[in-house]
Amino acid sequence: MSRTEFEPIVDTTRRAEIVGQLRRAILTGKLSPGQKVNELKISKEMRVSRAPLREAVRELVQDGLLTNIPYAGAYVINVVPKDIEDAYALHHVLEDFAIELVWPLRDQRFAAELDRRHVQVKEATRALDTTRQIETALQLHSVIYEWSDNALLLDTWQRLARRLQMYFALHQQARDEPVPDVDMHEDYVRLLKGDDTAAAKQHAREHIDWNFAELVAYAESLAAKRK
Amino acid sequence: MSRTEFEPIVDTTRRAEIVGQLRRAILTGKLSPGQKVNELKISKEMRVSRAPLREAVRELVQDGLLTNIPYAGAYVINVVPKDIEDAYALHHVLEDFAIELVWPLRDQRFAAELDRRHVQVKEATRALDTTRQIETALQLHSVIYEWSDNALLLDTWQRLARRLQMYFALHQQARDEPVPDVDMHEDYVRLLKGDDTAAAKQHAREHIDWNFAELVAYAESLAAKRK
DNA sequence: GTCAATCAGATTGTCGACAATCTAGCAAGA
DNA sequence: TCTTGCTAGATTGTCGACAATCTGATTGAC
Repeated sequence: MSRTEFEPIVDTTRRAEIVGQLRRAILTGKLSPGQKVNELKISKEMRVSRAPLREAVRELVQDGLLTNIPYAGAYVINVVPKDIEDAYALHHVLEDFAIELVWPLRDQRFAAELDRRHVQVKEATRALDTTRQIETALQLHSVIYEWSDNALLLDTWQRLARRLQMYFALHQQARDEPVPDVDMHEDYVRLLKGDDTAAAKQHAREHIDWNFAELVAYAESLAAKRK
Repeated sequence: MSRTEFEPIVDTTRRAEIVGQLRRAILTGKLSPGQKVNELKISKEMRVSRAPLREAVRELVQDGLLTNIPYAGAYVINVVPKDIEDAYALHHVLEDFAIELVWPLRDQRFAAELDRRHVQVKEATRALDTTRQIETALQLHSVIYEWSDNALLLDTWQRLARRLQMYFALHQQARDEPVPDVDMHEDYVRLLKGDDTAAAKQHAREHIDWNFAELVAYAESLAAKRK
């Protein structure tokens, strides 16, 4: 029996590529909230016909990153403070649930994966690459969802994570000061590897709340500017 | 100032219509789990070109009702016991959260809406319309999510509800005995209108578990048959 | 007989063009 | 000046056809 395991072949359709590009554009702020997604313009820029682009837009609409008004177009979602509050409230609940599920399933590979992604966060932080820092931080948080052995929970988290990534990205983009290089995740990782469930949950809660207020304040300024 | 408020015009594109038809077909079992969705065949039956059909398929893929394999096609998702367990576990968590959020927001309109939808469930039950019974029961459960004032939670619930609707529909379709006409929701509605949060949560938990075991048993038989 | 190469059929992915719809601007009338 | 109706332009929705890819059967060599 062969011991090597092969990765599935990547979906190599234009649509998938387009989805990736559009998502990245939204999450990095290249497409701002409220902005219209002009099919003809973008399809020309991407050297692609409108069919796969439109299918990609459908996916992102279902993803919640775009909204669609028939015969009017697709728009990048707007961000209001309430959205961020809602996302954080749900995040608390899901994180609690994930920790509960993952607790008896932890093994050495779980701990190794935590460390691996933690390193990536620290690398991005040291490199002052804020976009990547946000991305890797969310990937670190994803570990408990991936290991919780609940496909639906993982799916729900990934949807939420994309929203959070957008909020963070907008926030970082707005403030010009460099990202703080203190390591926020040392305790998070340590407690997840430890034996105290309650402490892990409690710390996760606080960790999530860390820059919540700042984020809401940003959204408020955005809303004020729009008006 | 005018006092009348008008409803937004319904989106009337073929795509939206197709999404509705396909979703209904899946949720009522007209398209069985694992079955392939042949674009050409269906588009001919619907007298529609493949473009809007494909866009509709993209939406349902994102919805989790279909899976897509590039250059191979879209398939109705398979149901295995683990899926149902996962869905119920998440349902518990969300229901708890929704009750918590909705508790201080309840008013007379909330109670009225609960009653209204409860009546619809009872009507469907009396009419022995199992499909509609499933639909109305889930709509009754939706009330707390709609009133919890958290758009993301509502969205998450609606995705979960569609999965549950599919599971229920498959189950009902498989067993030939008529649906029980006892009213399972009397206590549910009463407790949601009452003053005891803990009791409401506890009952919701039990209510959700009501036919969980039966559903899992069905999924197991399905899995066995497939093998 | 077994296995690999090849080929035909079917199905999905993509394209360019046309139809339906919306929006902004202008003109006519009260 | 405000409202209404019209028009032109732009944009989205839909269509039919072609290209790329997969699947299964057939063929041929060994």
